[in-house]
Amino acid sequence: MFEKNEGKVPVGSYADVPKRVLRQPSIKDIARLARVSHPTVSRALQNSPLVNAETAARIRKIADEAGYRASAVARGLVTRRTRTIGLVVTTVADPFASEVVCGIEQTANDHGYSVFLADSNADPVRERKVVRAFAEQRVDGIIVTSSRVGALYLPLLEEMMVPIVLVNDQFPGAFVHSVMIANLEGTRAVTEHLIGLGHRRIAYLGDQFGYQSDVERLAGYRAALDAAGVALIPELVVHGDGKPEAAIKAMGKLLDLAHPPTAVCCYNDMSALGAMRQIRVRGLRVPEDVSVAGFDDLFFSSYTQPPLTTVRQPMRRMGQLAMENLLKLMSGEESVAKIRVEAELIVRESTAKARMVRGRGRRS
Amino acid sequence: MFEKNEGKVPVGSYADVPKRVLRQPSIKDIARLARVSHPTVSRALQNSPLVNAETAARIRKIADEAGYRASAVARGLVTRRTRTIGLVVTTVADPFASEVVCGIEQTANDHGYSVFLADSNADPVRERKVVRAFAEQRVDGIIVTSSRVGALYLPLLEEMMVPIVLVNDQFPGAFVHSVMIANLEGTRAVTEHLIGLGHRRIAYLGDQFGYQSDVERLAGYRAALDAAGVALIPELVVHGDGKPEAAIKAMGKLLDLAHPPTAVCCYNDMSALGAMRQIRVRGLRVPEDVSVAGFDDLFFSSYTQPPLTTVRQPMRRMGQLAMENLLKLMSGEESVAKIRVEAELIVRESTAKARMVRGRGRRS
DNA sequence: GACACCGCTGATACCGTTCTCAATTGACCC
DNA sequence: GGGTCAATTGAGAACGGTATCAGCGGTGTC
Repeated sequence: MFEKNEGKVPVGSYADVPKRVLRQPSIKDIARLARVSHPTVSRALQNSPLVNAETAARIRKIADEAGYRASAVARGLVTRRTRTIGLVVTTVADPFASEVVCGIEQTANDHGYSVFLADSNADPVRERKVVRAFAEQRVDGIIVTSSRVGALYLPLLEEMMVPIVLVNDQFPGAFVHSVMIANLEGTRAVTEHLIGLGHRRIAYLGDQFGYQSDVERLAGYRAALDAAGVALIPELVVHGDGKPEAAIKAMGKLLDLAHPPTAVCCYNDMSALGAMRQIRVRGLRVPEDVSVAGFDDLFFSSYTQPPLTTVRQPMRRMGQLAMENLLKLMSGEESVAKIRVEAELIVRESTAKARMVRGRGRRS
Repeated sequence: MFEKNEGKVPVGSYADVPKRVLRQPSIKDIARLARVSHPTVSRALQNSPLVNAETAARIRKIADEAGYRASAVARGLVTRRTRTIGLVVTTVADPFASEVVCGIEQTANDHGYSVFLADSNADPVRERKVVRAFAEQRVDGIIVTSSRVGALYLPLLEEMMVPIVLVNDQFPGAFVHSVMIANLEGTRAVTEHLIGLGHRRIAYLGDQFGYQSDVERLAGYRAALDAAGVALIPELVVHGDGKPEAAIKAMGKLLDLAHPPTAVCCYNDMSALGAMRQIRVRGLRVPEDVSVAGFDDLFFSSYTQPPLTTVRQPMRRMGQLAMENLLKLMSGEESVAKIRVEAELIVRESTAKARMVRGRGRRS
């Protein structure tokens, strides 16, 4: 490859050969090889019309043969645009988040952007580090996915003076640009579906209290009940944390009731997984004894036993939309502030007609 | 914030004010505010002992108040180290990969490294783009996770002259540094477990032909059979692709046999998901009619019905080990070439004693 | 014949850091 | 009083690109 400070080292002084560090060829190395000035090389490689076509072709050939790779670092310094974005996610080890990340990454890549990924783990210390790292890396934009992060940390992001897009953010109104699923319509459709199957004691197994998407999904559930003239029974509304373990406990509470529900509308598929587990542990069957519905349509939902009725979120598409929106913002265009994505009810086998039972005893 | 070219613009010439672009404060801005030279600021912020303690404290205070964030871009240009790594993954939307990514990201972050994430999608065009992008970003190191990528693309990575660590790579010997699960021991333990339950017709439902981890897991299965004096029946070895859909088909083939297996050792949990689905579609039960075992112990494996017997891979830990190894390599230390991680058999309810049936008819 | 213009190229500044080396100061010693 | 030394600081050069502007020969215009 190329030696450091080539040309300034006295020719033939072998003494310092071991000290010379191999480095990637720079634009100046290519210029020397092509016997042109380095700005000409820069122009040639950018396909600038300012450079003679033949010269440009010759330079590109030489650069190619030398294995030249322009330094994004140097370019970023002078252009003040790094063509990188920062992507914050609570954890990638979550099937919802990882699908969204996938959609974002693909779209970014297609447009020549590189993605810095950071897990916040909902840990304030980590969050600060992440923001700091993104600021130092001079990312051109930021996407935050389903953050459970406190309002404290939002101003930090804004300080960076860089466009930000949120995916399913949990704090309404804090940011301008976001991509959101139609939460209310989703759970309303599920609940209507359950009512249509004859269920009247329908439970809602939610996320932690206070998150926006939980509030909206609960509202959808309530809206469907109201519309059907079914009274909402407060003891049938319980909270988990969006993960199976907490849902097991919450479902346990529901089954301990004197009149347990005949159907459960879960905050998400992960909760549904826990709910189904608990139902089985109690010796009951899904859907014969209790119908269960989820939200998200994660990859495993069609493989559960029974396959899970749920609301599909087009996760990759949402990632793509978020990235496309960010691209617009970064190029200075105006763009839609809040993108709302339709939710689609997917009926599988975990929901069935309500049995006309009364006083059904629990087998345990 | 700070204006572009501050100080060179004639004071009071308001005409060009709108043209000035707000930018992040630079080290020189801080130097001006602190009435010191910019190298002194640099030293102060690096906690260099070369600068007077009081001066340093004063400078840090001023920098902090100004919201100064050192530019990793400029630093990277001069130091030739970007403190970034590139992480290639076939797709993050895979529970195994996303867990590994999570482990890597955490460890990287803890050591002040930022992570570029790229999905290759096993697409040669994308792979080339990814490698190119990493080269241009001048990443300090690369981790490739469970790549199914052809041997063509490995030299491209090596060209970058940057340390590389592989996690569960599929082509033996191509790279020096890797973190691997004990594949053989894992499936051997599972198969022994099945033999111990009285099974003799045990199938192996593999990955695509030719991948290293599949070869090793098949070898473990074979080793256990050999050790127990059970003959390997070639028609009981079938191939999927590591995902549920292909496993459904492969399991279908097994169940179509005149003498179907009483147990299936699957390449991974995703395949087991498909296998269990197919078994149920045929009206058979797990584990009463067919025992099923997986590999990986993904998060959903304890929530399947029945919960899945499997081999645990400590995925986050593997990500952590890969990153720690890469950190060593990047700092020029020697390090262990191949790290082998132990596999742990997790017995749940999807495997049970073999029924002493003969000529059992399929209900369909 | 002076001049503008066109197509192309080169010189040079600049981006924001770190690094190298020289300069300054004061203390101390002989 | 001059020299050595340590502690601290500053001047200026890198790093590898892009941007700006000037220069060059040739041609067309008036």
